[in-house]
Amino acid sequence: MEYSSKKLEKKWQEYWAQNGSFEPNEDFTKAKKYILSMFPFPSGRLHMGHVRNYTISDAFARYYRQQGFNVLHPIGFDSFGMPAENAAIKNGSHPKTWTYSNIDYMKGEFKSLGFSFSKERELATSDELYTKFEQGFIIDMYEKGLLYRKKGFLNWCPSCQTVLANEQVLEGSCWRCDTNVVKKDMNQYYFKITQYGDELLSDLAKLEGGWPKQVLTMQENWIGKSYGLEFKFSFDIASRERLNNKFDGFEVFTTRPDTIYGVSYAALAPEHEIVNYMIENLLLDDDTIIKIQEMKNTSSIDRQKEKSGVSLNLNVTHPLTKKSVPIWVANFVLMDYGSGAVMAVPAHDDRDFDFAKKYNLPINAVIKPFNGDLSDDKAFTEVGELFNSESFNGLNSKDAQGKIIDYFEAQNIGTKKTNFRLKDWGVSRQRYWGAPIPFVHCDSCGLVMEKKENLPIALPEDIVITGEGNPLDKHPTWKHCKCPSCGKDAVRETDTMDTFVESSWYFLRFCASPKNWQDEAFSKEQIEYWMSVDHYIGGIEHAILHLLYARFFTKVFRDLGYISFDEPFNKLLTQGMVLKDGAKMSKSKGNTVDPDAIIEKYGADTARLFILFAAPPTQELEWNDSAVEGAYRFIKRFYERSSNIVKTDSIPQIDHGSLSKDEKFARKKVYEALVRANDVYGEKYTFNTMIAGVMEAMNALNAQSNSDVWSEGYWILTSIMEPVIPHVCSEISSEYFSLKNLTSQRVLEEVFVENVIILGVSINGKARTEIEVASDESQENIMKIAKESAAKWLEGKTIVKEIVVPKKLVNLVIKD
RNA sequence: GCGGAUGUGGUGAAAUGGCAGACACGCUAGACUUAGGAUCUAGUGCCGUAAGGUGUGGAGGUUCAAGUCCUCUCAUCCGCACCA
Repeated sequence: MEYSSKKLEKKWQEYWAQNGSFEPNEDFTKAKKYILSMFPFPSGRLHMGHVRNYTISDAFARYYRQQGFNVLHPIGFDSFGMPAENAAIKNGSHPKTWTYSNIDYMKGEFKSLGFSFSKERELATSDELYTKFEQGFIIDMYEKGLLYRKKGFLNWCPSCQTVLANEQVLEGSCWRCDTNVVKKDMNQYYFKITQYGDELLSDLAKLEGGWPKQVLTMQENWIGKSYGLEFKFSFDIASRERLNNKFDGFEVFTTRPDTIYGVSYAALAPEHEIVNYMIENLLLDDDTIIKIQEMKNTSSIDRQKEKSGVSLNLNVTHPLTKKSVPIWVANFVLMDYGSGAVMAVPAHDDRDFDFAKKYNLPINAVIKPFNGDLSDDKAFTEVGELFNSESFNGLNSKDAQGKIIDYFEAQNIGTKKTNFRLKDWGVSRQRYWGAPIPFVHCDSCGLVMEKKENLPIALPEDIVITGEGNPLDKHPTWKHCKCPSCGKDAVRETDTMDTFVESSWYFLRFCASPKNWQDEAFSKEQIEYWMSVDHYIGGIEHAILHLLYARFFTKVFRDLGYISFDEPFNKLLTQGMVLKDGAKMSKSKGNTVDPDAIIEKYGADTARLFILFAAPPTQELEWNDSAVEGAYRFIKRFYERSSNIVKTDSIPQIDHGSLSKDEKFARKKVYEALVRANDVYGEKYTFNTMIAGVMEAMNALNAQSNSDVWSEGYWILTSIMEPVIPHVCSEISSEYFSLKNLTSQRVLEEVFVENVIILGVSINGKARTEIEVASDESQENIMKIAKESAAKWLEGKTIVKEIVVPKKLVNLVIKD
């Protein structure tokens, strides 16, 4: 029996396709499992990261099917997005053609890897049917006030010619093409995710235990809730007059109200409205205006290099001391956090300190260490004792925070305030290959929603993509339409949606029964049955963006009445990266391994086995060609040694007592592997140790020759391994067991009972020797035997303590 | 700076506080072969001929017993970051 991965894998892939083996059924009384992997972008070919991702989810799905669960294990394609347009620019292909031919190819790859995805539920987010329901949800959200349009400074990627969400700007550069991002003032649509800031934060508690701690922390930091004091600085009379009485002051936010008496200046962001007013009305000299313009035009990265600023020659009054405080513009003040203005306390804040040093501003200390002295050359930012703070002198700075906020509130000059780092989600993109935003601009009615019965607003196919500007805007006819409200000539919105919108609800769409796909996005009954996702598997790179947006959409859909739960993903497993030669596989580094080539050479089972065996799923996986060979050899042996099995339709009944030592040992190893397997799928996810257990069992089986033990061993081992290497296990199982063993297996406790056990003997905690005793031997006798066998180390010593750890070891504590 | 994680053989990695290195890769030797990048057998943490010693980034501590628990510390990786 020669192992041929090609023949055998093709056979089973056809069998599964013909039998619809992986379709969930619609009996909602059955226990269910929803196993989901993050769906791929149809880039053209799967990479090893995908293979790892789907191998893990497939193992879960197959395991739970064996255990009798109704399993939903769907796949789709996150198919809108810029690479399709980039390919269009590069090779003149149409984004749609490019996308769907990639999808076809990748579906073939899924099949050749033996992934047990539901075929009927496959979808692509660029399907018009998907767009239709998504646009419907957008309209719902607009009606709820969760979507709005406003002008603002946006992150603009000059290379992609589009707006980016804050989340898509990494270190000042575009997340896709790495171009330096600039600020641009334009209209944009926003989701009001900040309205859910508190809930997105507090519900993280519900995910504890199910989600990796790291991801929870990342989301927590991203939401960035902080508490503090908000109050108003009022201009003095001279300043007010200089500003033509247009402004009487500005709000600031601080998390350190305890340092209020140390304020020595205040700073505005270069984009602050007061600064803009002064520039527009020429209230500043040319030199100052030039400096401010320079600050505005500097990218956020460069701004971090050195602090700079200019004085505005304005003054405000300190709210408590009534002293005059000068106003500066500073490049480190961010317009989009808080109010775009800060009080500055150089003595107790590193940034304020650097700035004060550079421009020779006063440094007024008001907090001192409990012991020791203040240093002159850096800010003291720790907890200490207040001084120079009038009635608050002597307080612990931590306690002073609340007391000072209370004082401001009592005097009616400030309020306690919660601030979020999270900002509203800008969702419009000036691109072609995305879901059109279903709005119309009408001269009479303004911004009007499209009627739901007109959905989907589909993309035109006859477009020219050059990379310059928005192809939809340039299309000769597409944007011209009638106003849905008054019927007059109007113009369609030509912006399309951020592709993260599609991935924010695809897991709900999968719950819908395909027979109703045309009529509804999903039904509440189906959603209630399948959700939440039991295991969600994907890359850590989505820890913030996708997972936060998906949580947001879930809460919005709940408030729209479509669903009735709070969180979409019960358990999240973030897989580690696939490395080669210590670095992440990437085309630019030239260290990629092509999954198709591995399948061609060794077969899908080998690829799957190696991936699950080489490292636990959450850790990085180092690709190793010779270890892949090793996986292949194991499968080959596993297949060839199956000739030791005697054909049977039920697990052989074995009289354990009558077996030889080797036979007993083999059975023990087999059942140990079974126990391990159940642990792995249940909670630990350490497939590597489960596979090691199976290998040990194989080694033990091979050391004996009882055909019943062989048969029983394979009955169990092929069942355990089917989720990992489904093709070869199905082949063996159908050949010898009529596929009857691919179900949950019972653990026989009798094989773990030993009549003789080996105990380690240690002296002073150091392993010295071993003894063999009857398993029911008395402690007394064990100790006697142990002392005899360790006699040579005990000579001339006194035993001060004797410890027997049942079934493990004996420890003797001695001294001279 | 803040937060999270990880440090164990030549390599990937195992170890409910109980004989560290399971399992695998690699390597060494042998067997079978015309041949071996196939297969099988044996060995393989380090030092040492051996007895033995030593060993989980480092330093302390708790314990009969520590890779595992506690304190400090070093290194690497990841995320966020002028967030007031």
